[in-house]
Amino acid sequence: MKPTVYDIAAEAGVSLATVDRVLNDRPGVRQPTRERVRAAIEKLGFVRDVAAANLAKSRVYPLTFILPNNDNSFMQALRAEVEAARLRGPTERTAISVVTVPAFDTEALVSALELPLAEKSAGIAVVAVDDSSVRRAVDRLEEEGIPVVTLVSDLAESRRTHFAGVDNEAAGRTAAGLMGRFLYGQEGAIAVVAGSLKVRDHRQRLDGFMAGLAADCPGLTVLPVLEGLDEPARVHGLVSELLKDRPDLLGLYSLGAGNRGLIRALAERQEKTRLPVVVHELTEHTRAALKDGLIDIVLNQDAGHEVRSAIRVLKARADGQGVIAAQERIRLDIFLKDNLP
Amino acid sequence: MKPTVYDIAAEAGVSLATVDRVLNDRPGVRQPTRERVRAAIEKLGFVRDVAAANLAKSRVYPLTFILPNNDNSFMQALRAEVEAARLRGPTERTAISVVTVPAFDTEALVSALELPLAEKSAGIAVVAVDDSSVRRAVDRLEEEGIPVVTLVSDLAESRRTHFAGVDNEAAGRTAAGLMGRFLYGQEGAIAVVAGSLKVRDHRQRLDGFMAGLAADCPGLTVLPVLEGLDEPARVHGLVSELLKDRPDLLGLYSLGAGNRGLIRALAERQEKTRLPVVVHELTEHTRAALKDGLIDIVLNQDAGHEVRSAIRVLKARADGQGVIAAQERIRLDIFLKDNLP
DNA sequence: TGGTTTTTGAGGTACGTAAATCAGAAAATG
DNA sequence: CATTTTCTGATTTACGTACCTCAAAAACCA
Repeated sequence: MKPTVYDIAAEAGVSLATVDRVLNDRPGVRQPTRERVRAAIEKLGFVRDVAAANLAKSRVYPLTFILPNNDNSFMQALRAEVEAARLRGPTERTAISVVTVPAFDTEALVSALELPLAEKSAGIAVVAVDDSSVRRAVDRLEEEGIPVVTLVSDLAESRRTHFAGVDNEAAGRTAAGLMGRFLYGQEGAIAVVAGSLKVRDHRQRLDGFMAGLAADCPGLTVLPVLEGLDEPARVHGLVSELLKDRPDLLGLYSLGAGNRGLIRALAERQEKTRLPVVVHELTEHTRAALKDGLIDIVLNQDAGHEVRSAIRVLKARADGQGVIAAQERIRLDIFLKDNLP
Repeated sequence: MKPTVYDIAAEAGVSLATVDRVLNDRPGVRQPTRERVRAAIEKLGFVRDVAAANLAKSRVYPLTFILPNNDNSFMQALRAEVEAARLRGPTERTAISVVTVPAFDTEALVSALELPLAEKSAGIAVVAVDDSSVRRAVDRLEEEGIPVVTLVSDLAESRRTHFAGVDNEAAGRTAAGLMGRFLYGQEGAIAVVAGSLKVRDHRQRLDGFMAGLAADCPGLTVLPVLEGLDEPARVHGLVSELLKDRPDLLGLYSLGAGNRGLIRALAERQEKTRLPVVVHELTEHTRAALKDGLIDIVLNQDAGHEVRSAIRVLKARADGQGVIAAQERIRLDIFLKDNLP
């Protein structure tokens, strides 16, 4: 039988009230008594029944998600997943509020983090913009005891509790590893399309890609990075031109969004020579292009996993509980047309 | 505020006892009254608080895991994960029993499924051997209302509730897709090493691999499959001989266990020509070989995820609850040296 | 109609913990 | 020593549901 608070009280020779005071860090217990209770807890291996405790407290976890208003498929999916989690709230004792802020707007993000709503939360999940003012705002929240989880995009050197997202540098290296193996022994140029190198995840992916290529593929060089601003039309223009100008191109790595434009450009391509293409984020469009053989690999992060993981971590942290680390690692999904879900 | 049983009683104009009888399918309520209560539940959007219900019932989920006594790294890891889950039992209201049976022993497996222990379980997870007698035993349990989840290896055409494992045919196709891209345009032979083609997962991986290769890689042929019985020494012998006899070999796909032997054979290899290698299951050895560049790709299934998913599904089924489908999909992990966890 | 059976209501206890109150004991203070 | 302050114990209520008993009401049958 699992020990209960009654067993602890009996073992320590104190009353239920005292056990409760110790368990919930309430004042009014002398140090020696505290120790006795702690010893009893230790000895009996007592673990508080979180479900019962939450029931007694009528606990709900008010969580705040701060999300950018980006218009690309991935962010849309992310917002949809947060909304789905919000609807599950009653069952999971969460009360999720969503704050949407303009994309890449540091000031707006900081304001959102300073909102009274945020400060009343049991935890905050935020798609971070890597900036010192944001870092300060996050650190302040953590200092006040409000756990912050960065979602999708991390905040370097900050006190945030956890990062629920993929390792973007590893993603870039992986893209390079695949590309290098696809083009084994060949010499020539590869093109990279990014959204904007001002965004941390894109920068990291690029760094990883360059490092991986430099380390393992001496024959391959990278053309100047094209910045498509994650806009399909712009990406289409850039890639069309590229394909026209460089018929000798060996491969293509798109590490940002707006791949709809890239796919269109590929479909319009005249040369029927081989052109390995690696892109990020599985969407309706990239999935279709994968099936059609226009692209070879999609690297993906599962928005649903990220959201659910963020919630689990925040709830656990709010209770001072631990998490199963392996379960909270967000994996880089690698999709070929053969293993699509 | 979330509606409670009291709200339902008030709304339906009946007593708490009647609501309880309806909710828990107890007899003694006339049809019209039942309907009224159901309508009230519907109208107020009542959802039973599972935590409170479990508390009241002092519910524990007695679960049984039936695992083979295979000695390879993957099965060891699987057993370790089940053990870890067993230790988490008190916190998660589960009481996990583990039954170990001789590997590939159909009769032993059927006996285990007929054990009184199994029949008293709230759910059973089993590494299935694909056999009609096993199927019958599983179907019988499902008919008696005991949910069965197949783990790692599925049972075709059976009534099992769920399969917690990867799609092995897709895994084989993926291996072919990668291999084909690595060897683009080349013509020659690829070798396949399996454990035993009597095992369903291995058979499926092979089928997927052959199909993928046939569809996309006209120039590549497959040598007769080597069966290493998942034993490192035997695999070492087979692969050493292969490498000696076929210096023109283009690639190697190992879809079973015992890769320690394969890695040793690769390390001893004399020719320094390129030889792309794809293997299954991330272990201490395959991880090291990946880092050293002896192998290129490791396809993996996460044993921890499989076990935790099986438990979630069984608990949910025991309560007649739904699951988040996307969360329970076991993904095929693709590891290069660049994205190792 | 009377009697039987079925349905319903009322109320209580339990699960394991939180949180509050109040009284009494022990310790610290002057 | 008296007094204040700080601890501790005892007890109660609550959270939302399950499950039990007993009595009352309603429906059914002959």
